Amino acid sequence: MSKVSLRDLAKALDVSISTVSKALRNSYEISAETRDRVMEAAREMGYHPNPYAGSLRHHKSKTIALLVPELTNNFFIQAISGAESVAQERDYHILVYNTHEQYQKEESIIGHLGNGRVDGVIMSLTSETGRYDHLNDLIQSGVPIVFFDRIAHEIETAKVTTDDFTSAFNGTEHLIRQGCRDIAFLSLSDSLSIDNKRKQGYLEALNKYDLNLLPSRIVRCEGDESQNMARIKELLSAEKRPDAIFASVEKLALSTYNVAREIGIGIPDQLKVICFSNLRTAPLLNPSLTTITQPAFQMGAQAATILFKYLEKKRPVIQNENIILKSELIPRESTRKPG
Amino acid sequence: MSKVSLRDLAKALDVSISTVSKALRNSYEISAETRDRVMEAAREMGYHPNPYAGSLRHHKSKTIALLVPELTNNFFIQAISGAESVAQERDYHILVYNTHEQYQKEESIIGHLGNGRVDGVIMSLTSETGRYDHLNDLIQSGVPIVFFDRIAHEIETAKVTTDDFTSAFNGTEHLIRQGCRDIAFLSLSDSLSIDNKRKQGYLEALNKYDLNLLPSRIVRCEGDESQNMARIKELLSAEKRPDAIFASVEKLALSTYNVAREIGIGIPDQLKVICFSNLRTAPLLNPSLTTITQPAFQMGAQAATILFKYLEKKRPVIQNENIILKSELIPRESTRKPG
DNA sequence: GAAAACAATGAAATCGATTGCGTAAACGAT
DNA sequence: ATCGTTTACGCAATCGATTTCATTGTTTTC
Repeated sequence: MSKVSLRDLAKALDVSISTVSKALRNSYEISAETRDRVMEAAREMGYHPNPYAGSLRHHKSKTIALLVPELTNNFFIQAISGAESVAQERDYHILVYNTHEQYQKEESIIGHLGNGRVDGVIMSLTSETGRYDHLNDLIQSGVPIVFFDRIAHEIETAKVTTDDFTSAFNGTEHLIRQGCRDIAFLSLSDSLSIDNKRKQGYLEALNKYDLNLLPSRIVRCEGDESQNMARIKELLSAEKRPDAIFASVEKLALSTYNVAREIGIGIPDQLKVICFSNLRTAPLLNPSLTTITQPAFQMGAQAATILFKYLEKKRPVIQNENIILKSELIPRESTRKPG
Repeated sequence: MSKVSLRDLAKALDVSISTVSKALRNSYEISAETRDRVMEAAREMGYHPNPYAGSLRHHKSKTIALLVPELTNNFFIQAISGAESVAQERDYHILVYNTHEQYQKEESIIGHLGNGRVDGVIMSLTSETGRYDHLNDLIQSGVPIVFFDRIAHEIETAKVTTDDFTSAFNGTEHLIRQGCRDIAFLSLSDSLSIDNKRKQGYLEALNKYDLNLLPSRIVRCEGDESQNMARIKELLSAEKRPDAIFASVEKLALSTYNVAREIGIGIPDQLKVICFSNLRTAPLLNPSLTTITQPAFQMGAQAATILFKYLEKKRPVIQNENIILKSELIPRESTRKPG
């Protein structure tokens, strides 16, 4: 039962290797009788083709890579899950890589993907990624990339995102309608497309309602959890603290919850909180958390579908294309109006 | 910049392919001068070796597979994360597969992993898996498997688990000390090793405190979310309902929260809840959830470490070995004693 | 100065599967 | 009977990298 090759089958059946190969692929060149004999023997001896021999010859690996900046994150997991389910349908294999929000890791991993290891890549950038040479090189070498969520505008390819500007605008407007006048924005990184769009949406909403912005209200939280909590604590401990927080990502909202609990600030009465999040437990939190929820599973599935569409072609060069899915604002207790 | 092979380098430098290959691998056979010229050209032309050519020759893929029954699950994600980080250190690649709790998928995926695609496998069984022929075949064909969490006792290999019996015993004892006398157990599957151990621990604790058990108190929840919620609802709507629920997995505790909220049962006053869980938001739930938390990241990392240890050998046959890590019981509001 | 040793390189087999082409045997047509 | 065609198969090249074994040319040794 260990490593049966075409050669072994050929020897056992006393035919040539090519006959075996053709028989297994149902070639018209082979007689029905021989074909059946081969098939039968293959089953009996437990033959499975060596995938890499075929890859070498056809320059196809039936494998794609998925690069995400974080693994322990509901959004990315759901996206991976979406991509994986599409891949499984098509008998593709998925290599998963965690770039840990580090540009250097992203670059190194991308370097490993050239020369045939994968047929294509689906990825979300790290928060550090500001240059795209590594990605352009990969594309030049014939490996197409589809971006989702954290995209590189500068690269011509397909990108799957959500309506971040509008969602952030709506989220901010929601806070304003709930009575907030001093809304802080917790940002992840200045170089991320989505972060900037969300920030723009936030600013636009403030502008619409003539709320002027203190510069200190935009807080960059790009460190580890304890550093971010320290920043949030500083923000919330100030003499004049904001009456609401818009967290651009889920983990910052959770840090906010922790800080608020620690220093005794009541949500939603003293502070309202909203964030982009795919947390299943958002409705069960204390208080339940108002979220803008992205269709993460669909984003991953959509990205994979587009990639596979192009992979069927001989030389896959992906057209520039922006697929924009809608996020959903789900109001809950954390932004409830008093009284 | 597209697909540079050894042959291209050789042509460009007017030397043989073997010289280039040896130069790149720093062979003593090649003069320093030639080596440098080759290295330089390789860098300039952007040469990356084709991974599959080497795999074919050496019967090593530097790739392992990770099979989990669910992806959108904090425990498995943390385990994947742990394995991924160990793999990244060693320049291994990880293929991730979701078996969707389906035996048939598990079998089919395992079938794809023979004949060289991966050097080894790390996996947790589906709740349906009751026979192990597919796994034994894979091991026979020379691909070692390391199990974590949901293991197959019948297979001789390394298994990374937690002290499920003791943890469940302690969890149940905790509920009893908090005043509970009628504790229901939500089980996932009868064929899962961990589920049975947890059930045994639960029963042992009941036994120790001379609490007799109604058969209806062990509830199998192996369906989808709505089916499980229906079962839990039935359990909690009965005339004489239990005063505590021990959920063997996280999702069943969340379903319990939802049902309790829906039919107006107060936690912890009317019903106490404890479960095995790796939910980051457990402390932030309403009420905060008492959990038995498994060291998921370490389990994945440990499984990967063991696998790699054996992969370094020529013919890796993994010794039978049980690594048992400790889970942590974290008491929170959901099991608080009244008053 | 001839034999031996060595340094640097190339030719070719190999891993496993695919496939274009060649060919023997069988069959059909005239 | 002869030629053409079809059927069924095998040979050998190929994918890209590695590696064993020559094969040069050069240097050392006595």
